[in-house]
Amino acid sequence: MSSKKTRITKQGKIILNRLNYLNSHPTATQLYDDVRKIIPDISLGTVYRNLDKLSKQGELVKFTTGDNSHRFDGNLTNHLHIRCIKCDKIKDIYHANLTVKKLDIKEQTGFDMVQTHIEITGICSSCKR
Amino acid sequence: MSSKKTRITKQGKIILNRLNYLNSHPTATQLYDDVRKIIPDISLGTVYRNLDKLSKQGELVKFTTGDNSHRFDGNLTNHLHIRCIKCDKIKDIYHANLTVKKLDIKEQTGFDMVQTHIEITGICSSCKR
DNA sequence: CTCAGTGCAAACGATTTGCAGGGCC
DNA sequence: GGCCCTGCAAATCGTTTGCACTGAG
Repeated sequence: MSSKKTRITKQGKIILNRLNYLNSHPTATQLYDDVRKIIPDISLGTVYRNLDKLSKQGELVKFTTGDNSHRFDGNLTNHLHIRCIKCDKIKDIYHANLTVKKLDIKEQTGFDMVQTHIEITGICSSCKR
Repeated sequence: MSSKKTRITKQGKIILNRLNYLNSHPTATQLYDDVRKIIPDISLGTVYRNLDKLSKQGELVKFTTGDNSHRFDGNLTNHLHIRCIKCDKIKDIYHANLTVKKLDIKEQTGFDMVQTHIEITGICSSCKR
């Protein structure tokens, strides 16, 4: 099945590199600003198109926060995100012991489970003061 | 601290009523269309303002789905959502055995946890065929 | 040569906001 | 009577898309 013809482009490579380098959870626009330091006349549309493609290829993770913007994450290891409701900063959480059982879900809803996205919200140490 | 003066308005009351009555997870626009059957000349802005206020007061829950639209839920009991990636239908899940420990999180990130929103994605029975 | 990918700009959909008027407390 | 809330419309924000062009295979 599938496997569409796809090219590895200079733009795509750099976008992914910068995302990995930043090691954060930027929005498309933030990443665009960063990438423009390297390719000054790249367009925002290209950034979107590449992010979309790369996430479909599993090279990065695209997710949505409660503040309703898309975020991108080059960190493919299994982890969760906690977002500060004051400043929108996102931190990673590892080893939260957390399991959703596929079978229970199938039984309750008739859905075949694909993926779990968990966003925890909280208040970070700087905003707490 | 706080407790701003706030009025209970006809519009707000009806919006909340309809949301509870619908017992689903509409977007602001969908709810607007529904409420207009009762208050024909209510404005979309008013719907947004009321939803925002009501969610801050804890009368309803506002959340964001992976398809990046805001949804509203009058169901305040503890439950999760599973969304079909084909048709965007959302179903409720109860009793998923799932815990995130506040203390672990505090230790790992310095965040005080406020809320967990979990969205599970999957494929619903109608889209499976 | 072909066709996926690009830059640009316009289009789009969801949400927010400024304003002037209206009506509850 | 004050002021919160409203309807309306314009503005804004993030994202997508149509187009003509470019360049790698």
